[in-house]
Amino acid sequence: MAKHDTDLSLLFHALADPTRRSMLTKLAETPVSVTDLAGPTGLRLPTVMRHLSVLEEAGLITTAKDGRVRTCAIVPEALVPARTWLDEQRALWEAQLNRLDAFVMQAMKGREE
Amino acid sequence: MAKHDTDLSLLFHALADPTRRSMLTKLAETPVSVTDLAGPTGLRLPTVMRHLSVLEEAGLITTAKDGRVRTCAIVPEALVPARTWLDEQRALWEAQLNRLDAFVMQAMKGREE
DNA sequence: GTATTACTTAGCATTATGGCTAAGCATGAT
DNA sequence: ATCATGCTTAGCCATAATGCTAAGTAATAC
Repeated sequence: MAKHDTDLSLLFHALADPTRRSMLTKLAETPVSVTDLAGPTGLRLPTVMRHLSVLEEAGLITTAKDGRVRTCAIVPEALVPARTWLDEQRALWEAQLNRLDAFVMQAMKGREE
Repeated sequence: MAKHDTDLSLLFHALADPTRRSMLTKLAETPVSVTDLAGPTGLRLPTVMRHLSVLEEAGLITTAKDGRVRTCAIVPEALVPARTWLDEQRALWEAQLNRLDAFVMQAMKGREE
C-alpha cells in the first residue's frame, strides 16, 4: 500500500477518538500547554501525552518545549488529505447514485411500454 | 459524550483501515457480493466479514441476503457527518490562522516603529 | 539548596483489532 | 439425495490501544 494510504490511516485513526477530537477543537482556539489540555479531560498526564503523540504522528499537531512547558498547536493544513479523500469518495458515490437513477429511469421506461 | 460523537468515532475508525477504504472504493462502483469483495484483498472470508460488520455498524454500507449470496452496497449519505465535522474544524482552524496572521502583522508593525 | 511544577519514562492491566482455522448451515446445482 | 457454494459462527493467536501508577528529570520558585 502506498505511503499516502498509511498517512490517511494514521489521520483517520487519530480522529476516531473523542478525547483527541476535543483536544483538537480546544487547540483550534489557541495553542495550549499539556497540563491545560489535560485539565478538562480528567485523564492523567501520561495518558494525555499518549493521545498527543498519536495526534503528532498523524501530523495534526506540533509541539515545542519552552523551559519545562510543552506547548501544543494544530497544523492547519493537516486535515487536507482527509478532506480530499472524502471529496473523491463523494464523487464516486454520486456517480453510483446517478447510475442507480439511470437504472430506475430505465426500469420505469420499460414499464411504460 | 453525545451520541453523534460516538457516530463520528465509529465512522472515522471504520475509515482508518486501508482494507476497508478499498472495499468502499470498490463498492462505490457497484454493489458486490461478500466473496467478490474478498477476492482482491487476499483475506479469508471471516476476516472480510469482520471488516464488513465494522463498515455496517458505522453506517457506511448496508447488506442484504438473497438466497445464499449477501450483497453489499454503500450508503451514499453516510460520509456526511465526517465531512461536516471536517468543515467545522476547517472553519475553526482558519480562524486561528487569521489570528496568527494578525499577531504576525502586529509583531511586524511593532518592529517597524 | 530545597521544594514545586511540568513533563517524561517505564511498566502494567484490560480490552479491542485483525488475522487465522475449523466446523456449521442454508441454498442451489446435479 | 448428494454435493458444492457461500456465507456464518466459534474460538484461537498476536499485536495494538487506552487507561493507570510509580518513579524519574529538568526548570523554576522560594
